[in-house]
Amino acid sequence: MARLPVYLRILSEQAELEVECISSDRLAELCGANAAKVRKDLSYLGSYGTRGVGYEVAYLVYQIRRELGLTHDWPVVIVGAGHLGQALAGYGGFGERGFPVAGVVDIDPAKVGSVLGGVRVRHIDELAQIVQARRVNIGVIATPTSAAQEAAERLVAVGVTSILNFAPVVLSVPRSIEVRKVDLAVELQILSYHEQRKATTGGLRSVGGAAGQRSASA
Amino acid sequence: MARLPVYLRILSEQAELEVECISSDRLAELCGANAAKVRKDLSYLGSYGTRGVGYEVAYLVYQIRRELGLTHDWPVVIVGAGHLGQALAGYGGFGERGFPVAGVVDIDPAKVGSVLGGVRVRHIDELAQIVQARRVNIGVIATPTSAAQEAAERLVAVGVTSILNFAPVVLSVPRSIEVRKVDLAVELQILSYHEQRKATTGGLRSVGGAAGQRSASA
DNA sequence: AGGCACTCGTGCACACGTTCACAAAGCCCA
DNA sequence: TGGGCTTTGTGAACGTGTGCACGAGTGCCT
Ligand SMILES: NC(=O)c1ccc[n+]([C@@H]2O[C@H](COP(=O)([O-])OP(=O)(O)OC[C@H]3O[C@@H](n4cnc5c(N)ncnc54)[C@H](O)[C@@H]3O)[C@@H](O)[C@H]2O)c1
Ligand SMILES: NC(=O)c1ccc[n+]([C@@H]2O[C@H](COP(=O)([O-])OP(=O)(O)OC[C@H]3O[C@@H](n4cnc5c(N)ncnc54)[C@H](O)[C@@H]3O)[C@@H](O)[C@H]2O)c1
Repeated sequence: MARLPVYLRILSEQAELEVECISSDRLAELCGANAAKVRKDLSYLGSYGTRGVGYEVAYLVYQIRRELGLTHDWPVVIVGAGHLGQALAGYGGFGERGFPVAGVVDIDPAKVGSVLGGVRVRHIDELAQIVQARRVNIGVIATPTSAAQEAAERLVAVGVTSILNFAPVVLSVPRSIEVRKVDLAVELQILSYHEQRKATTGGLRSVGGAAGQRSASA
Repeated sequence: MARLPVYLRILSEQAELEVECISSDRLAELCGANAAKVRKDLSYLGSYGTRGVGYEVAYLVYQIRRELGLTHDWPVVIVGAGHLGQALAGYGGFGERGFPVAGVVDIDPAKVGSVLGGVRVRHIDELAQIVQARRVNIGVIATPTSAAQEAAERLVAVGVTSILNFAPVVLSVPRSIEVRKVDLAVELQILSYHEQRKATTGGLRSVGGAAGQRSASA
């Protein structure tokens, strides 16, 4: 399930707040969802909470991490050291969450050699070496749109089996490769769609509580 | 529908390639989907293709743009001029697609005054002014996680009604505000989930064609 | 003009995800 | 020990989204 990471984050926060036990109700409130949904999701893990009490936070965190394969680090390699690649490389949040940046590569000699967030940018020809040395399974594409397909092919060729793609194109890769796309323009267009509907329909503004934060992915 | 933006992008590309007419089959192939689904989505626009021929690309582009509210520009304001905010501001793709950056604001005096992608960073106290002057409806949050809720409240206070949030927190805002979240760590965790499943199940590698690129959002 | 090949539009069945509602199960306290 | 309160786990209804299959309309070729 795609909601597991969200639960994990919230539970980790709660753990840091020294909360030892949490009910499905509270958890649902924290992630803006239905309590029954939360319980069903968690029961899918074969996990167990205690009736009348709730779930033990630490144990749940452990179970979800195990299910998500977060028992060990997954180094990632970033292809494209432009604006976005630099932001990603310089972002500490990934390493903290178990996704250290094993390397950043670029095709532009001018970019090669500069240091980003503690990682030196290397030439794309060294991709195979990086992937093999660090046993990288996950690649991130942050190249211009026109180079994304080529980048994907290079990643697949050196053995990467999962790709996170920021370029707004549908990549053509073998079925066995898992691809996820993050397309910011699409997100903005969905927002503009809602803005437009608000504008055309006589705008009635309800002031409700907090709930329901659509995230991207299917 | 959240697929409309994808169709729009592909149709725009086709238009540039001087393709005048396209069948639902071809369109489905280009975006890795089912032909029937494409037809159903398009019929939702009340749109019309011609039987035996296909859809007129230019007309379809116009219709989708109208449905998405892309008949005019939607200026956006970016809150937080850090790594991510800089990458976003410096990215020309948004302006091209109808989302010009009306302004970038930050709370850090050291950041204020610097120029990002042709836009000068201004102090967050000028937020109201920017939003009102340019009639901004869409705000982008690129602040640290701890400041995201505050940023959201400021945006709502000055009249922004749609928010694109990059911070990994569930924002608490009035119901009338449309929030979309982009959480890269979640994307990576979903990839690691699949990697882990590949590793535990005896890895059988089918080599299929291209189809199905899950994107984020619900 | 007629036939044929093609493609849209859509009714229908199915599968999935969501939500409700309730019984079983545990805790606490008298 | 037993009753009441709380919360889980899950069966069943519901709604939505997906995919198939086929009728209907269109263009082209003979
Ligand atoms: N910057 C953003 O905020 C942003 C937002 C949304 C989407 N995107 C998308 O992300 C991608 C990257 O954006 P950006 O702003 O970082 O672009 P950029 O032009 O700043 O950087 C692209 C980098 O990729 C490198 N590159 C080009 N071809 C390459 C190849 N074949 N192999 C390896 N590296 C190669 C270039 O040398 C450059 O350093 C684009 O597809 C863009 O559409 C970016
Ligand atoms: N950089 C990335 O690649 C990346 C990736 C995934 C998620 N994110 C998320 O995006 C957000 C920003 O990341 P970043 O790397 O750009 O962080 P950053 O620290 O580089 O930048 C944050 C900026 O926000 C400003 N800021 C702080 N408080 C503010 C406030 N109250 N109002 C306005 N501005 C304020 C800071 O001065 C700073 O300039 C974070 O929540 C992070 O988790 C970033």
